[in-house]
Amino acid sequence: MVSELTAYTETEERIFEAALHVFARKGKDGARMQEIADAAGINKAMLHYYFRSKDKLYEAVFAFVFQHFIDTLGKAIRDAETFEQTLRTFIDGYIDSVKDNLDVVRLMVNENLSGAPVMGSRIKEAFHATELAPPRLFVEKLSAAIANGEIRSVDPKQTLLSVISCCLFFFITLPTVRIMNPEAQDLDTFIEQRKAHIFDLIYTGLKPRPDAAS
Amino acid sequence: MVSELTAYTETEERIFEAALHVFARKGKDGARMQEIADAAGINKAMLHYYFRSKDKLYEAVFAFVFQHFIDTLGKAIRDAETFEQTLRTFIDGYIDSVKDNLDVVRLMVNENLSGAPVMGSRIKEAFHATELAPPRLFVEKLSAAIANGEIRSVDPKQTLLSVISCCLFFFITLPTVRIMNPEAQDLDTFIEQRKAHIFDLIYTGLKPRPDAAS
DNA sequence: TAACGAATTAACCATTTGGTTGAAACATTT
DNA sequence: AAATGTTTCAACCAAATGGTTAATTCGTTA
Repeated sequence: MVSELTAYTETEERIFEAALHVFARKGKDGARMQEIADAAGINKAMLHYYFRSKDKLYEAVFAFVFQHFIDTLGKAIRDAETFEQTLRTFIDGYIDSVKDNLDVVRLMVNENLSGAPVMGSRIKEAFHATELAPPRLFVEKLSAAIANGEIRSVDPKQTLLSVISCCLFFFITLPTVRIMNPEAQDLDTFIEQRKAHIFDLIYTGLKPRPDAAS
Repeated sequence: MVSELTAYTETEERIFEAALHVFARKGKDGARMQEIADAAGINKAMLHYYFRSKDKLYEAVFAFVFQHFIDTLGKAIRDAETFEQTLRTFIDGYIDSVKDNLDVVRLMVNENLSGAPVMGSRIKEAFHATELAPPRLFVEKLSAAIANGEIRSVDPKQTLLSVISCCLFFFITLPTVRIMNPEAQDLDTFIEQRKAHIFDLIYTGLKPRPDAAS
């Protein structure tokens, strides 16, 4: 589901997929090599045969996940005439991608919760190297829309953060959301409601106010 | 910082505080009893003397944190004339509370990431018992504001979820936010900007649209 | 089909981990 | 100050954990 992109053997892919799944739920320290092996349906020694150590395995998984996360953000920003279209396709596309790759987000969150040591030490360069491409793209589109008057003047970075917050938070806290929102039991329906709400709330929040000075 | 409310001895409080800190970062499985003991500056045997087992310690910490989380939500909804005031004081108060109790949020997120087994099995009753008091309060205020025309017709639960998303997500992903937002190095300043932005974006998004049919 | 390297496994090892214990330190009461 | 109960700790233990190894199976090629 996540691994078509990797150029690994079948066994490696199964390990990778299983490792992502376990790391995403338990974090690096909480994950057990045996559990990963079981989830992959292979012998524990295979993990070390292919990835040497738990640290190396985690780093491989995280590096991939991080790239996937950035790519997902990038792909969600598609060409569109208006910012309204940009925002709508971004929210729809981003939520759809995340829905099919929940473990990716979970792992990223886990990294952040434990202080993001791997992200910090390994990825910072790669991240700055691409000059934050996808976030910058969104911010640029937003700035352009402000300039041409389609939306009112807001802080683009804060706005991007709010959009991402609205798209991701409910996935992260899904068990709680399900308890508080019984209608969220049917996830697909809830997701469609959520998409519509987020766009409606934020786009309305961004449109120029008639009562403000033009 | 979190513990004034607990009626524990000084040693118990130190254990409690340290356990929260470690559990919040590493999750239940990732946390090490020795690390908790070190953080509390006591002998490891004390943990078992006071809390019997890791499971019991975690459950005690989680139960407290969950209550604290609900209370924080509740306290952030203060009496106000207009929904505008309600929203503003909610965002300000909630973010301020969370800022001083980051580990509380981190632990809750960790629980959700690992499928929320403790929350699910232990707290569900208590949660339903209070009839979701704080969330319901906010939803009721919002519904009232819709009824009296102060804001337009939106899904109250979805809106509450969006507000909470915006208030919490950046705390959860602080390391990433710091990398992408260099100006977030000064956290207090960034938080003030964030408060203002969230209120502005969401309240504008909620106000009646002049172009819509009244 | 013999030979050879890659993939796979069961059994094993050293260390770490959650948890226990018995004695020592401390406080409290008589 | 003797007796009593509580708090603290170093040392210990069995189980779990990350990691290794030596032998075996499998696929390929000569």
